[in-house]
Amino acid sequence: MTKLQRSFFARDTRRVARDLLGCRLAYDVDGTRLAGRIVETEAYLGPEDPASHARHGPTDRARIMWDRPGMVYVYRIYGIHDMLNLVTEAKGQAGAVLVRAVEPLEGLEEMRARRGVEDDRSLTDGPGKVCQAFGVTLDDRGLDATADDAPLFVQDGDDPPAVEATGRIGVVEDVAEPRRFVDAASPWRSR
DNA sequence: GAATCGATGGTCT
DNA sequence: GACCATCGATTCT
Repeated sequence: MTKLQRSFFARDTRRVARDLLGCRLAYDVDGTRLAGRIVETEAYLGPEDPASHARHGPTDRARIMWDRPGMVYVYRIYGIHDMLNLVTEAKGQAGAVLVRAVEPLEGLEEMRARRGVEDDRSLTDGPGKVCQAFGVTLDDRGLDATADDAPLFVQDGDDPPAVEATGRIGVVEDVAEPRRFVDAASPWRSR
């Protein structure tokens, strides 16, 4: 398994979102590795995408979407939940992929402790849950997931899953093109 | 199983 | 001052 390099993220956001399915998200905290297989993503494009944080140009919050591909973009929604995104497209062009759900693979005990739920099914089957289980917070904004010493990174997968494409979740006025990608067979997809 | 609703704070106009 | 790329508890069918 090899770590995804910057060139992987420096592509069309929809392509990256699709190709991330089946890949392995890893996060090293306190000497422990947490890892999960990505099973659900959403693509958020540049200023032309009405649902993207980039729609109002490079504001303080969204500026990182124009930064180098592979950067970590975390934001808080509804005052409670943090969302993990990976920046895409060449530097200077805005784009990011939201990691919506993973299948937990390593560090299950730590995830259970952080999530405080009994059913493993609800450990990481939603974007807020993924962040809570992994311990990803706003403080992780600006990490470079392609750096050699990055605590958060992605490894390629060996089994590209059957992909289902749908409209994005929670988006009020979405575009016609489907920009949510799900591993059709995974029980860990969000509900 | 589906629908409803409150919690809670960073960000932008 | 309003708006959210959500979750979980509660309240129905």
